[in-house]
Amino acid sequence: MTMPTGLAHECVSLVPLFNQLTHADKETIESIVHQHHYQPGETIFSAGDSLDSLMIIASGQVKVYQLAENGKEQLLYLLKTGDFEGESALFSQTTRQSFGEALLPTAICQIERSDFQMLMQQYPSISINLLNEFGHRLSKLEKRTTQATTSSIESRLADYLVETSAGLKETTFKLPLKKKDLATYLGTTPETISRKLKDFEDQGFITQGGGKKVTILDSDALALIS
Amino acid sequence: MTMPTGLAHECVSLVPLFNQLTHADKETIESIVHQHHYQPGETIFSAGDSLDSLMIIASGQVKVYQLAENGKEQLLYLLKTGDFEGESALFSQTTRQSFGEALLPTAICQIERSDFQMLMQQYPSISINLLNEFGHRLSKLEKRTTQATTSSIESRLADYLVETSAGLKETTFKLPLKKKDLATYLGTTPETISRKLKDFEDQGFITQGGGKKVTILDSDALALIS
DNA sequence: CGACACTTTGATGCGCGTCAACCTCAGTGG
DNA sequence: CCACTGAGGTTGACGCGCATCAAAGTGTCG
Repeated sequence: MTMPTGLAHECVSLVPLFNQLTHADKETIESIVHQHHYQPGETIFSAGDSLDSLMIIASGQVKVYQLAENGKEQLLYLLKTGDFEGESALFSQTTRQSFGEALLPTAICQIERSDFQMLMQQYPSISINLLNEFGHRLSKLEKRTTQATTSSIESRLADYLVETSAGLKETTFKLPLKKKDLATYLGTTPETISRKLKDFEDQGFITQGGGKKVTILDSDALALIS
Repeated sequence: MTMPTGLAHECVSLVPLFNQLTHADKETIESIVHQHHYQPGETIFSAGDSLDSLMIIASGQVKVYQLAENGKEQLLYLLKTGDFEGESALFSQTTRQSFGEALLPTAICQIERSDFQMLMQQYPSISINLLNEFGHRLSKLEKRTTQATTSSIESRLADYLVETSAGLKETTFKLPLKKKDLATYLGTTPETISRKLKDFEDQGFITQGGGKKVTILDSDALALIS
């Protein structure tokens, strides 16, 4: 399944994970990655799959979500180019607990568990980079959990708009998710998102254009919503 | 602040983090830890503090929580002997985002950021152990977030009871938290906890004894609550 | 034994999920 | 080029779960 394209090179050079390595080191890594391509809507992995490789997004976009017992979907992460996914742990778990689905045409590089563990032994900087990334994810998840259990939907949506805008450094932007997915991300329903956005518009905090476009007019007011 | 007790030894030998090290290695680590003691109710660290050391619980119990903007408390972790806390990242963050409070008389060993990073360079197994731990925390948090946004309080409480019972390998046990803290852990209020526990009792799933004691009668029924 | 924190119980209200109908729009085939 | 279709989005009506407020009960530690 390994292909003779430049994609392996992209994977390795793109990812912050391998930042500190020399060119030669990166080449040895390139030789052990495997590649796959996925179409929008295609499932990349499912809960229950055995977890035997680290996946790196070479291009495209992947949504990672869990299903609750009642069948409800919870969007956990949205992975973009350069992000990676190893179920938070190529270490502890052996079975996946979440689903991955391509939202765009997506190319993925995989490194086998054993190969990756060898790499970590050989290049300690990889572990440090991984710890960094895990630390960030943990902090963000802690904040999300706190928000999910203590704040209103209104507040969570406002916060999401402000953060997304800040992340893109644009006050006008297109929502990166379908409302349905945004709803599961925030732990609510599309209907409620619709209503709250309308409320925000009525209060003059935002304006909505066609095609999921949003303009933030008063981010301070949004940030103050409790 | 370093003290000549055997506590430093305990810290290092207790923690899974340092499992694979030789006795000699552990002794060098013991020489660089600092120690502190705290009384129940005492605050160990606060949000906004600078984050410059890894903390290991030598004995006692610590609750780690965040405050939402509306002032509500969210219990994130309950740390027991052998657990550690470095705000999920001695790496990325420089400022703490959570609070730590001793619930029992508690002894804590600290390792300075720079010392710890040196240790990780020297002993790669420490990084691997850390990655393991972070992986576990991430998985658990992902599950909690999913539950928080998709399931009812009833379901979350039922799940908590089952998991706690399974963790202790006892069907009769004392709740390790005050109802007030349990409430913030599950993202609800003490009143609701009271009522739901009564419901469970009425339905014959559990019985309640004095002093936070609970006996699980039908864990299957509890697990089925959606 | 008194004071204070925790817990329980009841009454009330509101946020948001649910269900259903309608609207919009992009893609498809005639 | 336009009607057809189906998915995503919007809007309204309604009800339930749980937070909130208040007050009485219980435990615990000095």
